[in-house]
Amino acid sequence: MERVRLSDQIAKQLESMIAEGVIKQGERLPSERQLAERLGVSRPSLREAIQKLGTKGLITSRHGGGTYVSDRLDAAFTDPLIALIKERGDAEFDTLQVRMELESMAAALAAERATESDRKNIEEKYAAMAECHASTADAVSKLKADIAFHLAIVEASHNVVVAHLMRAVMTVLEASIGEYLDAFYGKPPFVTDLTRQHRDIVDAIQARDAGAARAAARRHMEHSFASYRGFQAEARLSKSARLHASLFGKG
Amino acid sequence: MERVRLSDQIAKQLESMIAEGVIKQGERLPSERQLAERLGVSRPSLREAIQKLGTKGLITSRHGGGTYVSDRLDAAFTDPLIALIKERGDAEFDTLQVRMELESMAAALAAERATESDRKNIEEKYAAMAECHASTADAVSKLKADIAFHLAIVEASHNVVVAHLMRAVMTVLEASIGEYLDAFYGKPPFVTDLTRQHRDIVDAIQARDAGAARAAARRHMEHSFASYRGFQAEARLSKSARLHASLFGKG
DNA sequence: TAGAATAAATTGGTATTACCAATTCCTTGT
DNA sequence: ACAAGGAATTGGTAATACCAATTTATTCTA
Repeated sequence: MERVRLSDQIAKQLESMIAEGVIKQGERLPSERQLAERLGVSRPSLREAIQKLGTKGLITSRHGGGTYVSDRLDAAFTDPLIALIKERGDAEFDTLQVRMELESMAAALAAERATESDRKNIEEKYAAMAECHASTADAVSKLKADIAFHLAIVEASHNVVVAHLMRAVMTVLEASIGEYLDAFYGKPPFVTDLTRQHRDIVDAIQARDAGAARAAARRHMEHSFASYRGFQAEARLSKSARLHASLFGKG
Repeated sequence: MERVRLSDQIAKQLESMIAEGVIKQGERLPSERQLAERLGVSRPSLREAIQKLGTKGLITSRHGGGTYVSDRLDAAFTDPLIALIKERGDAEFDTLQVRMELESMAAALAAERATESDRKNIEEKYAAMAECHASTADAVSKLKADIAFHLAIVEASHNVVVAHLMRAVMTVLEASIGEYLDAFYGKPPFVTDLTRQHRDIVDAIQARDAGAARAAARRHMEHSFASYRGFQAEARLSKSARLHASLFGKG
């Protein structure tokens, strides 16, 4: 029998509420006074809990402004994994390889274990992404829609470790991919390929076919992987061309 | 220009003191009242800082006892991934699933990219493990040899992200598997299976056959996974038997 | 009427004080 | 010398008050 610190109980409670989506990302929490009263605890205890969750990156407070649930993606900001990847530039490919693996796994698990609401959520995110990709929206929005779709699958896998890792990976990728964003979403035929691949994944999950889901995810990732390398090579060439031009004049 | 929370300043100050060794590992901090007065802050602010460092695993407090600097300042404690897995008991299977995936991937990559010294290292670790497993060494040593072997493969994959993740996973597994250690390494036929599976992985890597390495690693992990579930079920049964006996007398 | 200046209410940040509960330490009695 | 018991210490929780940044509502001006 061990006495558990009150602030730890509160932190755990809030954390699970956030994890389960009872409190949505970006949402504003009630004020400290209200929340303390509602939970039946003192404000100092509540504050200790809030500060703890703050160090975990789950919530952020602004003096006078309020307390907000962080966007899921930057939640893992203090993660040494993220620090590692950011530190070493050559870890980019390594990250993509790991993502390929995790993504395949998540798709397979989702096919097996997704609930009805999971499937609904996946379809919604897919529809939103397809619409966005077909529109003239900017590349950043398209990337965000893309990420949201993939995270929906990850959530449906009901594996908290995969979820944690994928969020971390996505955080890094979102930053490092920025350079080639337009190359990715700028070419219509490429986007068409993407949409079909995404559709294949969704279909396999809906059919509860784990093997097919894994294969579809793998194909998609390999395709993206190859494209990424291609775009990167292209960028390198055009960069050296620019450098050359700057030295010798254009032409 | 941004105002920094007082508790954050304090936490940072204490953290650097710990890092620089001004406050040694295992040392007891002054009482909250003393420390607050000495730093010229209120106790609530000091407490918030202490609680933050507590969630980071740097210090621990015991009601009435005092506050101590943790003696283990490993990365293990700081890594949110590890914290996540330890916190949620149901994450154990999730961890194993992820490990299965990473391990397969590492084996495949090792088959493709292992250098000569990598291969030599893998063979050495394999030999050491085989010898250890065949001996009458204690289960802990056998586990350590096992882990060393797997980490050798991971290193040979030359993927820093996989390496990082696997080390984290292994750290957690090493702790959580403790309960079933004897069950794992106690039964000779089981150990024989293990050795053959390990040998298969090594052979595939040496043959530079990525597909075979992946398959072999997967078989091995699935076998271990199934065994783990079996042992855990066994343990549950014997535990409930013990509980039953404690209530109704033995027999 | 729209917009900007301003005042009021809200909200997080900090400090003070008090009391409870677990632990430690010292006194005391045998 | 040692064990029992109580006082002092220490972390945990609560209540309250006030400050500072922000938000919201109001009022005044163009």
